[in-house]
Amino acid sequence: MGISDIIENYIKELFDTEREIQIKRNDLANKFNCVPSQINYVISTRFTNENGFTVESKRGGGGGITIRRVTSKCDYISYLVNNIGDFLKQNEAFLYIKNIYEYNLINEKEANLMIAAISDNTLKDVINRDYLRARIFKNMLIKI
Amino acid sequence: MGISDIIENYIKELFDTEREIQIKRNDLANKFNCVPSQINYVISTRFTNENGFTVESKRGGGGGITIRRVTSKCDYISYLVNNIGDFLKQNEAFLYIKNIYEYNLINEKEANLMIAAISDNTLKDVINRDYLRARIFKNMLIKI
DNA sequence: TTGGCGAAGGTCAAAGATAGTCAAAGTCAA
DNA sequence: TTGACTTTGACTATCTTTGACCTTCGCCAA
Repeated sequence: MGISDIIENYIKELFDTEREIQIKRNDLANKFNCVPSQINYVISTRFTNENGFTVESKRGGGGGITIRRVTSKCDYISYLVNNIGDFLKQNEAFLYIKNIYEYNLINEKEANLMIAAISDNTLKDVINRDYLRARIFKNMLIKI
Repeated sequence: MGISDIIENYIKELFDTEREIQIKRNDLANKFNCVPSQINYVISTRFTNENGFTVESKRGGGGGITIRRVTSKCDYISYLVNNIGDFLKQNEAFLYIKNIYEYNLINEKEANLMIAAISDNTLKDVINRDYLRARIFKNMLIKI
């Protein structure tokens, strides 16, 4: 097993507990005592779209590499529509919105619109707030 | 996440409740323990016109930096936010959405999201439906 | 009026921090 | 021996942080 496989396994293990992970190219290279571009190699051969991953990176200070595991995107929406029950708490909803934003199913503005529509703040004083939130949210999801 | 991102988030939070905010360059630099020009950097990379902001500043005593979330020159959105009362009927709302869509302030998907969020169908059985619709709608408008 | 001063904010380039590319060299199994 | 896969490193690109120096504004004293 070469170093690429070892690094691959290491990264895959990070996914045991997370759906999205962040790495620093140089830190990893350091940890495995290899050149930084080895990390690029591992990513570009093992964490491809076909394998169900998306990769984003940013250079410069505070930069890094983000790898996300994606299942089927559209499936996620259907899954949500079908599995969100009659009641939905704000935190849960925000998490879902974050997810579909990260899956690139909506952009930032759309995410903000959704948040605005269903936030506790907007729905304050409403009787059955979580009930209404579930309904608004699901109706919006259908339109994505 | 670098200091620029942190500052960006901080400023963005100020927009949670406002469409226009004011900052003092030195105060911010102080708060985040960075050089003042860092603030210029954040503003010029994150609060650009392309991202939907306009920036104005004034030097000298009593000066400061004003950032506005902007959509188009005509401030139809602000007008709506300020002039929609406490109650809003579906037909009225749909008309406004149609308008802001035609003004190119939102795209079709966004329009559909908004419609989904506030339609009679979504809000059926809700007590004070028009009241709630006004609130949801205004909260969404702020985010455009 | 006018000149000086302090309080803002602006500019720019250098240094620092990450990541990306590509091609040469190495490895290994068939 | 050959071809696919891997390892390396020199060079490049991009983003961030920092600091020295510059401009503008309001105000006040002469």
